[in-house]
Amino acid sequence: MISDRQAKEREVRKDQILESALRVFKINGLEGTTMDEIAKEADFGKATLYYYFSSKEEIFVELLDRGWETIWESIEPVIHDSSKPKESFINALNVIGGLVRNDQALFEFLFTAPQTMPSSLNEGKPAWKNYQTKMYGVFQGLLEEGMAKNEFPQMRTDLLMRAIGGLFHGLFFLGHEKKPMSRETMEEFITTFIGNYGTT
Amino acid sequence: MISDRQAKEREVRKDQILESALRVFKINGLEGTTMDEIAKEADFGKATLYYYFSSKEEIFVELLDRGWETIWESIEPVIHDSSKPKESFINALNVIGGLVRNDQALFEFLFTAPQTMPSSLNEGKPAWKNYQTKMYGVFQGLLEEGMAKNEFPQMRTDLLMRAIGGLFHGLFFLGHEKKPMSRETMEEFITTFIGNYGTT
DNA sequence: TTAAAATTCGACTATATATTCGAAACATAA
DNA sequence: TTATGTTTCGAATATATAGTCGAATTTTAA
Repeated sequence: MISDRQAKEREVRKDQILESALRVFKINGLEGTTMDEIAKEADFGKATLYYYFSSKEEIFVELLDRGWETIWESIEPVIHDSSKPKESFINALNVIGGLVRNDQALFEFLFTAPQTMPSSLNEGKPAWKNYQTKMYGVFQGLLEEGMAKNEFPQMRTDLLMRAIGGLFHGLFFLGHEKKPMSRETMEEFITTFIGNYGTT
Repeated sequence: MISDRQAKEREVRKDQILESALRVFKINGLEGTTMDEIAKEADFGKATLYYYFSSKEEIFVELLDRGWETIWESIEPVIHDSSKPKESFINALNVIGGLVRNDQALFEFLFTAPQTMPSSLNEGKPAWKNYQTKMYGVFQGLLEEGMAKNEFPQMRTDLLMRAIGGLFHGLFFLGHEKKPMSRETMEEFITTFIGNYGTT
């Protein structure tokens, strides 16, 4: 049997391994990362990693699962006032901005890893993919409502989504500057680019 | 000795190998791609690849070098009329849009590979990096001039660069839709987002 | 026609690395 | 204390794959 405290300690160790793995994945990618590196970074023996995770891929996917769950649970509460879609939209973006500011490395990983990942990891519909899909659905829904109320420029929502997604990504992750952007700067940007409709 | 025709044929074979390699890299990334796969895709024996290229990395870097040289040579002619920076800026973006439309797979690779590449490949200042740097320099210069003339929103140019870079990237590469965007759609977008200043 | 040069490739080598094994160390609870 | 369960890890295994070798084939040019 296994006590409550033991279970908690085990979780802590998993967290340590996941954090270390993130650092290494970020530098070397999934294929470029070795279990030896993760083990060294986490200060565990390599075999110990296999005591907690069944494979390198499992570590990778668990990072994504936990991260996207966090994202979803953070935005879910702020998206329900759809009488003001533009406000909800910007609020949700800001919530994500806050998360990013809080742990830039993790969220850069969450937003970029799905692009660079071998497609074999998508088999079996992983949990993170559901959260990601739900999130995009919500944003797109808000755009559609907002557009109907003339709060956004009139355009195909899917394209507008891509534009805003790219904008967001560019603001936070592109370029060499590693300092995260302040909430003020980000609001100014979002407003400048997509928010100055229906108010002028 | 080696005749002109022979040299040309050799170039053709290199091209075939590079094209095949691109297809495989796009699916599996640099580390996830094996020389056997490239060889099979190109319909050559593996040893033949080593007759034309000295390593897997050399193939990868040559794709980047050739691609970025193409990009640079395409925009270089349209950026010199800086009496109208906004026009030059949009022209240059449109030129790149045209390239992307022409070979989406290649240019998605060119714009994303540098992010996912192990940094060891940047040692020795590769040619493609120079072109990339020059290109960003030009865009940033045009933004500064355009901003001075009130043709763009007043913002820190480096941030505006990132926003536009992300926007562009999002428009062309994000999302599941693989059909490239038409010139008209793209112009409409660019104008809507960054071009409607100083004209209203 | 033929010798030299260019090209091709299957089989081999060397190496890196994911994963397993079995034993040791440690913790728990009776 | 001791027996049982949990955690740890170095060493061994199994496998994948980058890169080499030498011989075979094809092309060139005299």
